[in-house]
Amino acid sequence: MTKSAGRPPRSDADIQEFRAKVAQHAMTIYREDGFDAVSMRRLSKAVGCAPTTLYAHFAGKTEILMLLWAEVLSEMEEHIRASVKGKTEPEERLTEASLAFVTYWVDHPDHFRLVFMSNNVVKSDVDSFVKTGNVESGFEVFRDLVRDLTPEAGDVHTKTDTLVAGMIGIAMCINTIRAHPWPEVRQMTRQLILGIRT
Amino acid sequence: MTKSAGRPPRSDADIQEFRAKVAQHAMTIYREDGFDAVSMRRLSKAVGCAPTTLYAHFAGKTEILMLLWAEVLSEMEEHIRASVKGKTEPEERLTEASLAFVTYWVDHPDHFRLVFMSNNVVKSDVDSFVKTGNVESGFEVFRDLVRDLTPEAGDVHTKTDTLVAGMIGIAMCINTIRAHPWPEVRQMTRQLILGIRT
DNA sequence: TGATAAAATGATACGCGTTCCATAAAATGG
DNA sequence: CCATTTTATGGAACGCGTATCATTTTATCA
Repeated sequence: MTKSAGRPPRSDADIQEFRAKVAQHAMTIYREDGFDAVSMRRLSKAVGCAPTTLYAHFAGKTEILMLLWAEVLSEMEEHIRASVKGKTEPEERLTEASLAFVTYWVDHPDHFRLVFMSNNVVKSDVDSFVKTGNVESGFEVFRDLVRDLTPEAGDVHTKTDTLVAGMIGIAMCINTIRAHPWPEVRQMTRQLILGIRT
Repeated sequence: MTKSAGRPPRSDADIQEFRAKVAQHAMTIYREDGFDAVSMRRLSKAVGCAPTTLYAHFAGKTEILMLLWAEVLSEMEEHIRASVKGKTEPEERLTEASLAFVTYWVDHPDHFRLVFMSNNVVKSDVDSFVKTGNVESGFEVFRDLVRDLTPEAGDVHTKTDTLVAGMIGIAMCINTIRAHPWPEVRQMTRQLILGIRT
């Protein structure tokens, strides 16, 4: 990496500062006017640059939206942790946490859309975000709960991932297929957990 | 409804003919060039009208995409029926059908995207489609299988809907969160079914 | 102190979904 | 047959995500 002529890349501090500024404005727009309002043009106007400039700093819109995911996910994680506070029995803890998880996404359809529906399945920009550990830390909560509930049974991985995928499915179905007479969230979540305990 | 002056509405035959023509062209484009290629402009060009004319016949793009859902869903339904052909034991039938369901969506990400990810959560244009019975008939397959498996246990509704939502969740997670080390489809599906049997 | 090379920026353009509105077409009433 | 009334059509435009590419900025080297 020998130095050469030409303008040097921005410092890490500058990069982080710009990204933070974009994240802040994106979050403001999202909170104030919702998901649809977060457009590259409007965002660039708020930041004070041309729309195309954003593409020099981010791979695309999804990478910017991922900045918002982090906030939403941490908010959800706190919601879950609060729901199990004071509960000591493993089964009750898992049930409460699961209900909190599903309820959170059902009560916040915009957040659900932001996190789960704003990418193109094939392109799957989610990957880089998953690799940052944000998602895995969310999984860990349930992994621990599952382990506590069934300490002797094997394959905690399968149980945990099936539970999480199932909960996401419940939230998604209730959010998107509104005309179907879905059972109560509690009932479905409890039914889902039944399979984890065995 | 007394007759009055003015151009009369198109006959039902004309309406149906036009919709069929649109559906046919949309399906051709989708099959040949994929989901992204199905745009109002390109579709209108294929049909031979202006893009705006489509809006006189359909509420929006989603209503046109629903014409494709029907085909995909019936294809999937046949896939499921084939998977249980010859199987007589209730548990094996439910397992095979469930595996076929999840596998279908995992093997056809474009179809999954078309059916489950092409609408805006909030607007939820899915409703009218659900009400036509296309979805409900898909549920009935699993409802019957669940009833056969647990004839004495109650709440077939909760069991069935939890199973279907869970399967959709599994397919969605595998399709969209590729970086996560998901267990095998079979393992997750079997784990999910465990909760239905009890 | 230029000349040079690399990085940052933004004007332009493409196709997208969708809405608005002016126009054309087609039936009935006089 | 013409005027009227209703339906059907499509041109123009808005904001969208994004790619291309010329331009401007900024640091280094001779």
